[in-house]
Amino acid sequence: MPLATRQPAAKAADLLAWYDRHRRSLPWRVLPGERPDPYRVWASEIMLQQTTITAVKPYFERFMARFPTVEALAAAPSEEVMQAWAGLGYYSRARNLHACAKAVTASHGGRFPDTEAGLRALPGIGAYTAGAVAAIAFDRPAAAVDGNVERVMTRLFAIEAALPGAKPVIREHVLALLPMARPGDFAQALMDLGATICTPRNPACGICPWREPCRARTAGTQESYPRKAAKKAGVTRYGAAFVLLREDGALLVRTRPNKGLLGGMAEVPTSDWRADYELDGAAQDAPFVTRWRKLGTPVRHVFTHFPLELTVLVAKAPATSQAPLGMRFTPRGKLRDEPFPSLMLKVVEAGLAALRPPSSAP
DNA sequence: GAGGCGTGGGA
DNA sequence: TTCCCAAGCCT
Repeated sequence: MPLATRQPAAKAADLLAWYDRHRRSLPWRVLPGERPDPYRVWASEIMLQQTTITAVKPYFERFMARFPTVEALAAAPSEEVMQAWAGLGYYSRARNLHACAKAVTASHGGRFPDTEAGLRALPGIGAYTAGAVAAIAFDRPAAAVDGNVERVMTRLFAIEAALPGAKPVIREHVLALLPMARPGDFAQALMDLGATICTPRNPACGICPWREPCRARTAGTQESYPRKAAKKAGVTRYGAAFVLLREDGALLVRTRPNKGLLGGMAEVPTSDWRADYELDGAAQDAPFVTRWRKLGTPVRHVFTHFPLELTVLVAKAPATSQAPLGMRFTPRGKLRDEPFPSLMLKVVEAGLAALRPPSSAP
């Protein structure tokens, strides 16, 4: 074999040596030699699904202070759990998290299963999270293949197959590299490498512990991995949102159905959200017959699969008003307790600002 | 297997 | 502005 084409094999030891020097300090990560709390590991992994570390940190701290144990979480009312999650997104995670805590408490004596298969059977725990918790919390030799690991592996081995089809191949590569010792550190090291060195754009190949064995780096094509099909943009939907403020300061709100978009979260009443929504007839969709004032600037929000434009309509109601069926007037002082998603925070803020008496210039 | 499912930040 | 995303799961 010609020397020029030979490439050294990637070794777990090189990655672990790098990890020992550059591991990140994170709120859910323990010091070397310490035994992690599976509850904290699990909760952090759920929060980190498709969510940045920056966004998760404050939520994690608050969540752990509010629900210090899996039993405490299991015993909490679901509204409280949803409120603690409000703003983090992907709310089915919170519903499944709560269901998982109840299952662990009721059926496993408050102990998380210490195997991938056992974990995988719990709600909200898929292939990645089962591997991550098994490896990190219990030091099991499990593969935790997330987006970081997919990127590292497709570059390291120049895997041409596109995601998600390439997942099984990637997983095999990870398993082949898994060290006998420190599988938990290996899992975290792989993710740290992907997050800090093997980044999507401008990867720092020059200081990568695997720069020698990396096939993409050798070819200079690292940024073209992983291969994946471009996703199509969604069609903008439109609708009307109704901010009704009672004279005593209470706001008319309701809770969305438990399934689907923003399931189980709070909202002000709105029309349907449709691509062909006709704003002229918005009053027909109002929860209350009154004189609605239409705000000029709509609230814009972008979901994963479609952009949304909600036109806000505002009105005041007499202090004696009763809420329509399925709705409630929440007092001003209790608004913070409502599990409003970010979209609704924008709507409520815009509506209340318009209803406030005009103030003199700042 | 492809689509539903949030949000805020960086290039 | 616009795009892409960031430690995925469920159906």
